[in-house]
Amino acid sequence: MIKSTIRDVARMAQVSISTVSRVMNTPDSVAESKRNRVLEAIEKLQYQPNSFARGLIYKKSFTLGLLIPDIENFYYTGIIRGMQDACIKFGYSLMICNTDRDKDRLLSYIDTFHEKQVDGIVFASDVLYPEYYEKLVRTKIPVVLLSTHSDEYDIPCVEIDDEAAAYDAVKFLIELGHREIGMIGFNHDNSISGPPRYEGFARALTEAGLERNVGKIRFATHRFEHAYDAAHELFTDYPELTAVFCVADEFAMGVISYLKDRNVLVPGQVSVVGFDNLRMANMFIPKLTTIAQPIYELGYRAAEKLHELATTGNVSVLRERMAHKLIVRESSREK
Amino acid sequence: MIKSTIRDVARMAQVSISTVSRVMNTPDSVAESKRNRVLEAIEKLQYQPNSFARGLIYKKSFTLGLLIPDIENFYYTGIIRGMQDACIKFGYSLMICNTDRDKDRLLSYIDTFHEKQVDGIVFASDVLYPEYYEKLVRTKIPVVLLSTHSDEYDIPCVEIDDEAAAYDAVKFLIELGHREIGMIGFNHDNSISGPPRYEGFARALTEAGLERNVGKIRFATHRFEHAYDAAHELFTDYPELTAVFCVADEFAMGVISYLKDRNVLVPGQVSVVGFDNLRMANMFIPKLTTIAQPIYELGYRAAEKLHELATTGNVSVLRERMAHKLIVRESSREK
DNA sequence: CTGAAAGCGCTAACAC
DNA sequence: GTGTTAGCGCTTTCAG
Repeated sequence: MIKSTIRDVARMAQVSISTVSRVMNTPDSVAESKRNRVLEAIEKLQYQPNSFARGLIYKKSFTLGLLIPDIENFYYTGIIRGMQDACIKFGYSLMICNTDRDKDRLLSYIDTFHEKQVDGIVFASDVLYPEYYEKLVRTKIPVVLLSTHSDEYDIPCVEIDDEAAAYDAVKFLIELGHREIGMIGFNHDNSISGPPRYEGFARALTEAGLERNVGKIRFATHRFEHAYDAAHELFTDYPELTAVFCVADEFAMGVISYLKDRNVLVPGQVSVVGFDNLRMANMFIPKLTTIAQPIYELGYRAAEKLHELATTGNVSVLRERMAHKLIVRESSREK
Repeated sequence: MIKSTIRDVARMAQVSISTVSRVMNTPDSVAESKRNRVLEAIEKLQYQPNSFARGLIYKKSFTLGLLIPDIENFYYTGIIRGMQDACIKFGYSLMICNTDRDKDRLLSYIDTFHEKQVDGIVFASDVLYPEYYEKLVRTKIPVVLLSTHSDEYDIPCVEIDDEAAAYDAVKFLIELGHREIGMIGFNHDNSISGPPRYEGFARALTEAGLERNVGKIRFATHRFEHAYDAAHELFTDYPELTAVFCVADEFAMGVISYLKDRNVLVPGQVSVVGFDNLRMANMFIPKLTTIAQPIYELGYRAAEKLHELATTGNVSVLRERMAHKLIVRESSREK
């Protein structure tokens, strides 16, 4: 009933434990006859080397940790798929920790990572507060930031160009002929992409001589319902709006849902552009026009970068940017 | 730069390593003055006991494994949240493995679990094929099935009553006055909930003298797009339908999307009932009438059960059923 | 090519 | 109360 050990295998194959170890690690250094006997014993005993013992020696756990703020968000779910594939490529396991945007939980997951000695951590949890940074540094575990970055610390990161992406979205709306454009954004104080996306919005507007719109913005906090409420505020204050740029697909859905409840047609009367291109963007009615992030690739790349960092001690490019792309579907129309 | 060990702490605190070990495990058995010195050293060195060494001794990893088929599905995402909370309660870490419905990947994740010696596995990956079962058994790791069960093997499971849930959904449609009712289901051969949900559908129909409908069914495989296509087939063959029961919210969205493209009003002309009550059900337009599964609780309960199994060696109830509930929203209407 | 033995960091008897 | 020591299962010199 007990897990078999290298000793059991050695005994059954009539060899020493070193020989067994060798067939597991450098099979060519063992005479064929013995090797076969060992292999047979391994098969018969369903032997699996004990990863604790190995970890003790190698000082590596062959697992990576991932910190995300909200697993019930297709954005992070796509990240996970990318990371998991990269992990398989490199032979890592992945330990996914969902903080639910709870600070204490995040901190305690870092402890877990430290204790379990993960070989690296991908931090995809928005702003890297000093408190998080300090704790992360003290563990001495390599860290890569995903869809976030730090101005103060030199931590490798992979992300998109939020300012440019937002600019593209708003410019598209302008080219469609819209003149009264609003925005549903992320709060500037506890999100990393909030400010740059706002700046992209403002720049596109300004370049087109539409500065009067730059204040037509309301903020929401991640969820559909908040965006619904924010849309209500936005349209109450600015009923003239014919288009709104949303910094998340979920916000776009909230806005469209609000408009629908007010019998305003999308895209008939109001155009809505989202951000992320989640799987849902294509399922919603109407299908969302949106800025596509290379979500899967972002996750994949973060793991690659972390592997590079954990293996070589540093990375070739510190801050990496991946390309975004506007996807035109049904929620936008010419004015 | 190297992680500090129990020896470093002992040296700094001028005590033996056993004393350090004691303050970590049975603090009361150490004199206060020494204890304080040790605590201080621990803090100063940022000491974290090495979990490999501990695992070697305890033969426990304090982590649970979870096998899911599709992380880009809010169903599993909700399961994860429940499990993660339960894991925190019991002091486990959670290792989430997404198989993407790939057999080889699933098998190789079982190897990983074996090697990492997780203390238990929750298998939420639909049908438990003999091949999976064999492999799982050989690892000797405790297993709990989630939203699936096995007729052949006595493995603990937690799930809902699929037949009854489907029955409730269809009965609701009938009570609304619908007489021509179709269904979008899961294939019967590679899904565990496919058959019982179909049976619930058929029973409700039969009890109401509507046997003529029992064949009005098409199958889809998990995704929105498939359901869209299946809806096309269903309505082409049975244009008389005024209601359709879908065994997943995502299917309901696919159906509604199809209907929308054909200018058929939901719920105006056709009522649609979903299944699961995902977070999205409430965001879609129209909001979905659906059978709510206690998703979070299912995940939470599975972890509790697994803990019970791993700790005591068996479970008090082998097959556990949790309650479902019909939630009426906007996608259904009286005929 | 193969075996003996040291040691990774920690816990748990066992002495004192 | 506290220190010494024997392992947990494995890899890796080091001899032979």
